[in-house]
Amino acid sequence: MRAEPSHTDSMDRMFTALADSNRRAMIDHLSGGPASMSDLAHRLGIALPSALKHLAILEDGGLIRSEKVGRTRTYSMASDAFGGLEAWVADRKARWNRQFDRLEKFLEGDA
Amino acid sequence: MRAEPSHTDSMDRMFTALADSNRRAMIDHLSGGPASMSDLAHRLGIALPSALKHLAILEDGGLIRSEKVGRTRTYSMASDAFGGLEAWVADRKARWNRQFDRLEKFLEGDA
DNA sequence: CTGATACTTAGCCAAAACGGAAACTATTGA
DNA sequence: TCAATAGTTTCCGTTTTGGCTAAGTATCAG
Repeated sequence: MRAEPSHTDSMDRMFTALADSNRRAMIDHLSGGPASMSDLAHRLGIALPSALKHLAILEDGGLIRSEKVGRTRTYSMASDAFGGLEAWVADRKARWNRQFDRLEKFLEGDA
Repeated sequence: MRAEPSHTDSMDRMFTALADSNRRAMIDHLSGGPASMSDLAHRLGIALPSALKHLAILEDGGLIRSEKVGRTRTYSMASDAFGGLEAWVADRKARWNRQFDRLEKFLEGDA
């Protein structure tokens, strides 16, 4: 089984994307609605190239998506941005809880 | 409001801890039950000092805990290992969904 | 056509991350 | 007490980040 293995490339890209506070701040902004690249860069007080790099990492991690119309690129949350994350957590919680189920069964079974 | 700000130190430590595949593999092992340090190091095929560093980062991120009895240190999942993570996700999903609520209200309200 | 605007690319730098070897400190077991 | 075991600390080398400036490229507004 193991629906969401920890070593998968996509998992790695997702967690790596979330591991920087500027990138999480970008997600905070985008979860309130779409925004352009320069808008996001300005809010964080970082230069455009830095912002671009962060946004590329977030997009690579499947958390956001972007579309370029004319000369401005607009970013927004990906449709299932947190699906992989939630599945990963659910998986580990389930395995951890099974621990206690087994212990419980052992304690009431014999002793 | 904003229950789980993205910039918090504790959030940063948690996400940073999860951003490495070896550390996530350690969580995979520990979610199946407690283990000693050398055990975890051996399973991952890394040296003890490296394992120690990873485990310290996971512990600092609040994901695992450890207890030393005699000369062996045993690691296990923290009681509320994923609480902060789930709260963070819930927060952002809520904000994102409010987007669509507003849009919906706008569309049916006037036009 | 020309200038301003909005992003992109290339290249550079300092700091942090990951990994290991070697040496040191506790415990345990003969 | 001596030797093996299980962690821990130090220190070092390589790679990866995160940030920037400078120099493109592609629209848009006159």
